[in-house]
Amino acid sequence: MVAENQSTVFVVDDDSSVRKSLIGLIESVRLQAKAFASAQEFLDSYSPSEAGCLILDVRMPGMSGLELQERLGELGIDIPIIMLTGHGDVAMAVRAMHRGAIDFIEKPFNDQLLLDRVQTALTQDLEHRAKRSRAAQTEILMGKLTPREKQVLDLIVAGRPNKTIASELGISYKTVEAHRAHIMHKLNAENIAGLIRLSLSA
Amino acid sequence: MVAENQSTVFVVDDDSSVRKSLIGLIESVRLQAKAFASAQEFLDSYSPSEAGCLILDVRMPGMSGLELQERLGELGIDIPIIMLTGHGDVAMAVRAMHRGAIDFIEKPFNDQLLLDRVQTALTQDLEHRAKRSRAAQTEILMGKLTPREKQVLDLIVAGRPNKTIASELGISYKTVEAHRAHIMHKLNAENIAGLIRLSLSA
DNA sequence: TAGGTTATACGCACTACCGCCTATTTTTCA
DNA sequence: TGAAAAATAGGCGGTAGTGCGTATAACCTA
Repeated sequence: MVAENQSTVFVVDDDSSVRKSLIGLIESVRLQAKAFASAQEFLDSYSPSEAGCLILDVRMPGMSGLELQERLGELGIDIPIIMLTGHGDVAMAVRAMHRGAIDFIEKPFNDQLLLDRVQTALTQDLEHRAKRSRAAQTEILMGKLTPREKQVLDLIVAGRPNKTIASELGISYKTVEAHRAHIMHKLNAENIAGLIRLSLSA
Repeated sequence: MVAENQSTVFVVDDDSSVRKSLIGLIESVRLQAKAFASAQEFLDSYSPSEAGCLILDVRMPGMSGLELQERLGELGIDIPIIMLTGHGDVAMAVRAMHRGAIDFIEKPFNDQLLLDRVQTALTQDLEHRAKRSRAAQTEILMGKLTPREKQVLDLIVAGRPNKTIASELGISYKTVEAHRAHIMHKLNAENIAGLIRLSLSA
């Protein structure tokens, strides 16, 4: 596994000493880390294709950690977030968790605990990425179908025989067979079982 | 909708004045409420078939709210929990949320906010119940299959034709057809599409 | 030990699906 | 406006699945 395929732990904190100590901690377990001094700096540099997780200070000048979380949500960017906070605020923690933060940790934090959460976050990110990737693949395949073919596919998945599909759509049995054959080819399905699995996963 | 089919809001708090005010609040929006003075009392009386959600005080003499949450987890009881706490403790809130609490609210709480969360909890519970019920139905059907039939079913879902299944299992093509017919009847499937949908949902 | 269940197997007729070919009309888009 | 794509439809031959009837052997249980 080369560096490009590795997960990165993104650290966003305005306090340079915190950044340095976090980076040191993360690299001590041979993980790749990147630090940013502000939420905006992170937003400007981050590409959703980069796998990893985000360690985020709640209170920062400019855009706060919570605002960054919200912004990422709006942008449709789903990366596991571990919130770091100096002063405990239950309501804020609950809100962040509801919005999808996977953790909310108070400073000063226990190093090992943080590393454990980072591991959990990285694992979750990889799983989500794999899932999204599969969904995207399926969607690409489905996108190749014409409207008529999608219509026929729905009826096939519903278990209707070609004869019934033909009469329901007011077309010939032969045409349904033609559509069906096209669908099978376009979706790379070897048999009906594969076709249905694909449709149901979409 | 008669009372038996209604969701219930279960309140567990050792403070009788809190119990009374919560019950009053809940009943004011025509929801059904039941109060308990201790976690044990709730455990002794609650049956998982009762739909609803749980409002739980974190700090109580005897079993705490968090301990009750854990106990319910061990018992495999999945009911949405709203934690109530007097003193904010971020770590505790995060732990409770990780264990599946859907909310963690500090006293004194805003009435409307709590009612909103209760509504969310009740909705989630109904959804989960519907999902579990479907899963249970499927499992009952699957349980009717003999080991051999399950084996054949797996191969059918994998898309193998009967001929292949026969040679893979070292039995006759005709026997596979017989198993297949039995499977279709036992699972109430009208066609292969339905069969695969059922298998994949299990 | 009798009776039910399970697993096995065959025949026959019918229905459904699959692949490959050709062909016409309509639609879409560059 | 002309080429490409989509939708339509038919033929032919082969493969696969379905329904119904029949039958035997093994096993478990009452």
